Amino acid sequence: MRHRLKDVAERAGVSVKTVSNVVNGYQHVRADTRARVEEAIAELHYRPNLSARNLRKGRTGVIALAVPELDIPYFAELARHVVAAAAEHGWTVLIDQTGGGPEQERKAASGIGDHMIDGLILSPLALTADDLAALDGLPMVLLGERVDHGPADHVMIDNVAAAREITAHLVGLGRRRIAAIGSQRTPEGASARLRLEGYTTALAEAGIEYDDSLVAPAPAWHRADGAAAMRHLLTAEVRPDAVFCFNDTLALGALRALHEAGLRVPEDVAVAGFDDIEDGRFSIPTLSTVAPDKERIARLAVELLAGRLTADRDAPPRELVAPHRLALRESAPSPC
Amino acid sequence: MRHRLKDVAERAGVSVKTVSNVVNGYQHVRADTRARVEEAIAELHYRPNLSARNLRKGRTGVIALAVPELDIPYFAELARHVVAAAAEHGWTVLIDQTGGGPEQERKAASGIGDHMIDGLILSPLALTADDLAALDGLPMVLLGERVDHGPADHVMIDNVAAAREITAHLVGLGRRRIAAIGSQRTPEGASARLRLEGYTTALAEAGIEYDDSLVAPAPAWHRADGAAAMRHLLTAEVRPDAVFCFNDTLALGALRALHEAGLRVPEDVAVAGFDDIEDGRFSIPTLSTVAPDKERIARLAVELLAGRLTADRDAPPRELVAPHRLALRESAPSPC
DNA sequence: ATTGCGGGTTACAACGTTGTAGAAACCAGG
DNA sequence: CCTGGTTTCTACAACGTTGTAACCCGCAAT
Repeated sequence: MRHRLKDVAERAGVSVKTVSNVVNGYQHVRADTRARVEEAIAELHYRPNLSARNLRKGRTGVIALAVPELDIPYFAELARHVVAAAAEHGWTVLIDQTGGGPEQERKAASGIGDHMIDGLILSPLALTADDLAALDGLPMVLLGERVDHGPADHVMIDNVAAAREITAHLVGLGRRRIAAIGSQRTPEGASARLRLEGYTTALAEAGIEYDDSLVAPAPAWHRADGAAAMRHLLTAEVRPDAVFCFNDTLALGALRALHEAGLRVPEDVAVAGFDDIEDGRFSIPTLSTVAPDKERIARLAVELLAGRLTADRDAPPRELVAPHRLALRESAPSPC
Repeated sequence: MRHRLKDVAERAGVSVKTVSNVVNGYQHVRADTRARVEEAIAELHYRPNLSARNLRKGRTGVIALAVPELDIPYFAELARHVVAAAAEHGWTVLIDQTGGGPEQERKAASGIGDHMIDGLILSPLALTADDLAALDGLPMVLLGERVDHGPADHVMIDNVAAAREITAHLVGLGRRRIAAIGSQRTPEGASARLRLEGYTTALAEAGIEYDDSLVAPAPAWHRADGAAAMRHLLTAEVRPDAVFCFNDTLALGALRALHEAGLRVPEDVAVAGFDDIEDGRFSIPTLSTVAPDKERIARLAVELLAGRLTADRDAPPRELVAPHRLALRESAPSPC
């Protein structure tokens, strides 16, 4: 049913290698030979066996993107950009969902694709620099904040600066009791720590005293967690007049909780998020947020990986910082 | 740097095949031999080369899931379930984003994974039954409505019934000028046609006359399209008092447009969607919608594929219908 | 002592492809 | 017609793995 080079070769009356040459676009094949071979290929619906080709070449043309959860919109949007950027290099992307667990992440980084993938773009939550160092071999690019100065290339954004800017924006709106949602004490919460740092820095710069009761933890960063945290914050004696959520889904949950509490956004409470996901442009109200340049992040990651794969396999790891900007919408509008 | 069976064999002082046997859990290996081999494996960090194994076995352990767009939440959620269901069978899922274009879909179905994947779960938008019939070879399961009675296994939900039920629910709320958003005349719009049919059926059953001006097309089913369509509907002389959007993202866009127009949901206009995406549980107001059993859809698809791969490769194609239910929330609440 | 048996192990070939090296065919210039 | 160089093609080996068939060995049954 499925044919091999050999079958095509027999049909065209040439050697196996000549067919291979035609398939691979080798220059020095006589026009009529090429035609005969191509005809045979068409007639037999021949398609190369990639496993064999990969075995021979030591390359697969597939890279993996491993993210914690695909139905977190940020990762889905990022995945789209990575797929697009990889396509420009002729790569297929195998998208892998790790669930954020250490075993799954380790598996993604070593087991699954071993010799099935040429490289990996990993957004680690659980794995540490040491874990990763143990996974020699596979060219890898890391995304996000979990691993600092690790053993691999790394693309990130300046979380501290971004959090500081958006918090400062809330300050600029005249808010003083600015809450934060999303803090995490676990080792997985590296992004949370950096964003908290930006938040506290901005408060300090504005001369606002840090109030621990205004900082609500969130075990995960889903809508439900944001809503729960917001409800908790609203039980306090003095209500916050703004809240900076460490990502957009948290913020959407917070919007929901504020709505249920009968509070107006931004009049009573201004809300800001982080990630600039599509939802935030259509929520009610629309969401002010930090907009990381996802397209750039994806492109940088793919290009770092390309570099690893072609040129300097053992070059020292590079760290690149992608730009971000503030996207100011209704939930915490521009002052003007 | 990367080791092969041969290296392990030399280190352990046994034959290559014995190492292979250990790796594959073959029974009849003496305990001490096994121990020596395992030690050597650990020391060398040996990992099997999957390309070679696949070449030898003719199987890859990878199936592909090809969907139009990953950042449509419905597909992202579906992907999560497919990954989970496939994991139970020991498969890795290669997620592929087709963009809904015929070339990309064809490539997904034939080129990309050829001999790299054992099977494909495809959610086609552009390809027709004829296109697919031409793609012999790869075991395939189709999702959705694009291809009816095609050449491959098929998992779908009863779109007509579901659309009829949710429309009937709007009727039950006393609405009479019920609009629809999302109609499409292109061949890609198979889901749209079925949902429109359910809509018109429900109207007919309620004795409400069909009004073409209440049916708004939407080129794609994104939030922006829903908002635009809703704005257009609101320019009519008589306002609709309910709107059935053919998916949830359209509905979220419609909510946004209604909000901007100063209309209350559901008091002035009730809104219903389709898909039951996570967003709709936290939107303001929360979204009434048709909830297809995504988990079941994914499980059925994976099991159909498993059947193709193991047993009856040439059995006649099967069509399975996954259940759905109505999820009634604030935007078109239960009458009680 | 020989045979039979089966557990433990091995050599070899094969999966389908491509790189290497070289053979065969061709061409131009003498 | 030969020479030298290029184009065109081919045979062979190799990539790393596993299935097949066979071998060796110790032990129980003859």
